[in-house]
Amino acid sequence: MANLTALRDHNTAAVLGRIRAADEISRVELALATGLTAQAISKIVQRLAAEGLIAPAGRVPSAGGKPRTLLRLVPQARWVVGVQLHRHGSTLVLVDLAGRIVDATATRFDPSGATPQQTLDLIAAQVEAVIAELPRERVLGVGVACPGPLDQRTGVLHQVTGLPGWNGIPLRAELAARLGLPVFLDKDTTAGVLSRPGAPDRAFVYLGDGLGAGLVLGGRVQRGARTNAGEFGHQVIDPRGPRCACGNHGCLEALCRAALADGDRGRAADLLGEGIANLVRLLDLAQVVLAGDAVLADPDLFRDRIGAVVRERLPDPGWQQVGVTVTDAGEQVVALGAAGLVLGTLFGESDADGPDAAGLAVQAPAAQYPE
Amino acid sequence: MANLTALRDHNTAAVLGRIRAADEISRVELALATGLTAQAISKIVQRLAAEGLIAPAGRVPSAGGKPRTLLRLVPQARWVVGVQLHRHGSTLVLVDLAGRIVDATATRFDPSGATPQQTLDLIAAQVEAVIAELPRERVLGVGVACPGPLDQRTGVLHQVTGLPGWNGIPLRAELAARLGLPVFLDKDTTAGVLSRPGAPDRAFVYLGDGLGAGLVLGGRVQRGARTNAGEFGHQVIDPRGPRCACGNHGCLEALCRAALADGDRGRAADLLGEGIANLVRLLDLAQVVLAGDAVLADPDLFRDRIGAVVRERLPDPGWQQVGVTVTDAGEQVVALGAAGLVLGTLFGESDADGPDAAGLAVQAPAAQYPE
DNA sequence: CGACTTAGTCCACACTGTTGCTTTACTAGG
DNA sequence: CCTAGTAAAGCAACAGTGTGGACTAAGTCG
Repeated sequence: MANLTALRDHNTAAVLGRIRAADEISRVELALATGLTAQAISKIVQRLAAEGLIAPAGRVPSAGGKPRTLLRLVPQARWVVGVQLHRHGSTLVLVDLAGRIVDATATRFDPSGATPQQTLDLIAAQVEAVIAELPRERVLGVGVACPGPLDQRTGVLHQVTGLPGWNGIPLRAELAARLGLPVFLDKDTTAGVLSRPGAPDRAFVYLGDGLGAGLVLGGRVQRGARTNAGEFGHQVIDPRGPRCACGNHGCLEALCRAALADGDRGRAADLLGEGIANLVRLLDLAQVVLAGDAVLADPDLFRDRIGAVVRERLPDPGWQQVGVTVTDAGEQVVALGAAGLVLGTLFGESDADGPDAAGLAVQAPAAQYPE
Repeated sequence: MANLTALRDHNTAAVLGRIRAADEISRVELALATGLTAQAISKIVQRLAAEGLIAPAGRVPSAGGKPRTLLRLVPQARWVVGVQLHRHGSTLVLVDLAGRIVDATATRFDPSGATPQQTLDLIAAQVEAVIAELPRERVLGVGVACPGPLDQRTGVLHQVTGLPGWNGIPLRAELAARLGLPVFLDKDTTAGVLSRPGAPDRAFVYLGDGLGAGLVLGGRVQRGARTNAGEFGHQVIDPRGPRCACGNHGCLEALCRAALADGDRGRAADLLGEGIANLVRLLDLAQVVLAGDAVLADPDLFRDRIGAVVRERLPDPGWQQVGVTVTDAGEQVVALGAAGLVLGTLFGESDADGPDAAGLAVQAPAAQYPE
C-alpha cells in the first residue's frame, strides 16, 4: 500500500489536518507547512472544495500583493458517530468535522443482562436514531470504544473486563453488518487520546474505575504488538503497598483508589503525578490530558497538583513545557474519542500504516467496511 | 516532503528492508509482502541491482512453473561507521550492509581532559582511519551515539552527563564538516535499540553506569517532543528507597545499583524485571533486548530472571510472547546501534518522517549532510 | 495611473505504480 | 521427444501524482 493513490490520500489528509489545526489557513501557508508546491496545494484544495469539505473564509489583509484567501473546514460536510460501550451502558455522540458534539445520548443498561447480540442490536438502533436526519452518504463511519483487552486489528473483543460472554465477539464486523457503515473499534483509553487534536507526543490518562492511558507518539497512536498498549495502572509504585486486584502489590491504580477511598484526593493526585512524571520522562511527552470520574470530581485539584509534581520531578527547564490539562469533554471524552478514531482517518492522525516499520505491510484493515 | 521521489524512496526502502529481514527472498514474495504489484517490484529490484545493493542468489525449486529467483543483499555494497562517544573514550565499528561488524576500535581517553574541538578532531581521525581502504562513495555515513540529553533534530549536544564543556556543541555539523560525510547523532540508548533489526514494538534496556531505554514503537524510533525519550531509570519504584543522584527516592536505577553494590545481581535483575514488565504492559512490546556492563557480567541470569518476572507479571497467555534476550553485540552494541542510525535510512526503520503525524511537516533534516 | 508584489492557476512534463500482454523457464504427461 | 500447462518476470501503453515555468488576478505603493 504505497502507490499513487496512497500518496494522494496521504497528502490530502495532511492538508486537511493542517486546516483543522489552524482553523483558518491560506494556501500559501499550507504549502509552507506541508512542503508541497503551491501548485500541488492548489489542486488538492480544489478537490477538497469540490467535495464540500472546505470552503473559502475571507481574506488576509494584503502585504503588497494579492491577498491570501483563507480556507476552513465546512463542519457540516461530514458526520461521525462515537460510541462508548462500558459496564453500565453506552454513551453516543454525533460529531461534525470540526469535532463538535452535535447530539449526544447516554443510556444506562446492564450488558451482562442481555446477550451480546441483543446489546449489539440496541447499539445499532441507537446509532440509527442519532443519524436518522442526516444524508447517509455524509456519515463517515462509527467509532466504538470498549474496555480492553481487544484486538483492534481484527475488531474482535477479548476477555473484556466486567463483560463476561463478550469474549471472541467480532464487534466491528457485527456492527458494520447491521449498519452498513464503516466501523472502527479500539480500547476506551486509546480512543480518549483522540478526543481532541493535540501534540504529536501526548498521553491521555483516565482515572475512573480503573487507571489507563492512551498514547499518541510521534504523531501516531501507539497500540503495540497486540493492540493493547496503555496498561498504565498496574505499574508497581510501592512494593509494600496494598494488594491490587491484578495480584501485585502497590500498583499505582490500587494506591490511587485507596487514597480516593480515604477521601484523600490530594494524595491520589500526588501519586498519579508520580506515575505521570515517569511516563513523561520515559516517552518525552509534551502534553497530558486527564479524564475520568475521579478527576472530574475535582478537576482543578488534579490539574494543579499533577502539574506541580511533574514540574518538580523534571527540573530541567527544557522539560517545563509539559501541558497538563483536564479534558473539556467531561464524561463524553471516550465517546468523543471513538468519533476521533473515524475522523483520524480523514485528518491523518491515526496510523493507517499498520504495524510495519515502512508502512508497507499487508495489513488488516483498520476499519470494517460493509460489503 | 511527500512527492513522487519520497514515494519511490519509501518503497525502495521497504523492499530493501524486507530483503534484509528475510535474508533471501523472491520477487513474488516481495510483492506479496509489500502489497506492490509484481511489475513494480520488478522495476525496483532492477534499480537496486543496478546500484549493486542486491544480487540474485539461487532459485527455489519449481512448483510447476518458472522457479522463483531468490534475491539477497550484497553486504559489501555499502559501509557505515558507528561511533559511541562516552565518558571514558570512544568505540568505533565499521559495519557492512548486512549489519556485520567488519572492523572495530576502542580507545580510552578522557574527553574532559581536552577541548571538545580536539576530541572531535580525534574522532574524525579515527573515522578516517577505519574507512581509509574503502571507496568513499560507498560509505553511507557516520552515526554517533552520545549520552543525553541532546537535540537529535539539530544535532546539538546539551548538558551531557559527565562531559562538562560540551553543552551547546553542534557535534553533528562539526563532524560532517570534518568528514565530508553524512553524520547522524542520537542518544546512546536510542542508538542501541537499532543495533539489530527486531520487532516493530521493542525496547532496548541498558544497565551500565546509568539505566536507560531505547524504544521502537509501531516500527519507528520513539524520540519524543524534545528527542530525549528513554529516561527509564528514574521512575520511582519505592518511595521509601534510597536517595538517587537525581534527587528522588527509590528510583529504579538507584535500587538496581544498590543491589549491584551489594553484589546481589539476582535482586538487581528482579527489580529491573519489574520495571521492564511495567514497560511491556504500558507499550505492549513484543521484544526486549538487554545490554550494559552489569548485564554482560552475567547475561544468562539477567535474561532468565527478567524473563521470569515478565511472565509472572503478565499472566494472560496473549502476553507470553515477549522475547527477552541479551544483545549479541556485547560492548559494541551502542556503536553498532549508531551505525544502525545510518542503515535505518536505507532500510526504512528510522522515522525519516519527523515529528509530524502525517509525516509532511517541514522538518529539520535528521542527518547533517556536508555542503 | 502605472510599477510592483504576491496569490493562485493553466499547461506541458517527468516520473510513479498499474494493467494487459508476451516471453522465459520450468513440470507433467503421453 | 514433444506438447500442454503453469508460474515468474519483463515490455509497452497508460492513468495519475507532484513539478516547473509562464500567465492571470488582485491587491499596495509612489
